[in-house]
Amino acid sequence: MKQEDSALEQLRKNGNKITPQRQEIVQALRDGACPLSAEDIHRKIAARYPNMSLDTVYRNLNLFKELDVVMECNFRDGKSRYELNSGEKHHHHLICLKCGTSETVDFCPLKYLDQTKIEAKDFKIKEHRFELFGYCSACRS
Amino acid sequence: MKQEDSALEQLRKNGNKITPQRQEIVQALRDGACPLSAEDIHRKIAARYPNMSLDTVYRNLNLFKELDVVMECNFRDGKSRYELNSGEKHHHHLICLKCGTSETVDFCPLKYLDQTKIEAKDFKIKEHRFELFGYCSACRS
DNA sequence: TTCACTGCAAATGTTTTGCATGTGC
DNA sequence: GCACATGCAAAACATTTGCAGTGAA
Repeated sequence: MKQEDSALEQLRKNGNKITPQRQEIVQALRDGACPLSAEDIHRKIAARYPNMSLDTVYRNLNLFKELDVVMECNFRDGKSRYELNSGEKHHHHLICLKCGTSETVDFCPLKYLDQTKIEAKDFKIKEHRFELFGYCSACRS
Repeated sequence: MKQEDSALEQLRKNGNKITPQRQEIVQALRDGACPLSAEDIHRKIAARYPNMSLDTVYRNLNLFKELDVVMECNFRDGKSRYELNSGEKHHHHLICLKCGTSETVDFCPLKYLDQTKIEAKDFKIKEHRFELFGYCSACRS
């Protein structure tokens, strides 16, 4: 509820319109337990709104990305996945190389990284990515 | 020298052939200071061997990946980059969001991750990825 | 009413594949 | 010689873009 509101609020604040399509995308992301690909989102929505186009999903995910409403995650299958940026608490992912499911991990490497080393290189960190790949219990048995 | 040999040795061990194209790819990766895209590699080689095909680069990078001869790095521009897996010492990357150049970082988050938490999830880690995105000094001035 | 948004179709860019030919061992 | 590799061309992907029509504010 909170997430959804703030996502759409963010749109309004930037002069963007709240369209049914956008609401559906946010809804789909909210319902999805794990990061979803553009195709995933489109499939979910198309079940109810068959004329929703995939282009619109892509266009809006890009917009959402710029507005920091969603976060882009990179799994290993060539397609990007997205998840709602719900507030400040972020996490990382455990991704099964066989079935592709993901779990979240609270651990964030930035906390343990010696930032002075990076500063010495005169580099300004804006984003980071940390992902763990392996096999889940289901796929190992 | 060592890297190159072990890369080709790895091929031989698996019953694959040592072709000039493969040698060129390994050479290009060795010369490149940072991870290279398939296109990068192809461009480098094509200067000397114009009939080297891009397909072959892709096919071999995939083979090398399976044999653990190269490592695939994912920057943010939609194309994969590759670098030689030179022995045990691995590192991670600082990637400039503007000019795309990368530097290496020795820090590895796995060392600081509480592995028991992952084991509790009954998940077997095989690979990991850690990348830092931001702006280098040149692009900030 | 207006300008941002949408759907459609076509383009783009990366990576993969089928097939006939070529080549390392 | 034979299996594996290659080059070529075409296909398969995910993603982006141009354009004319549509709809939220």
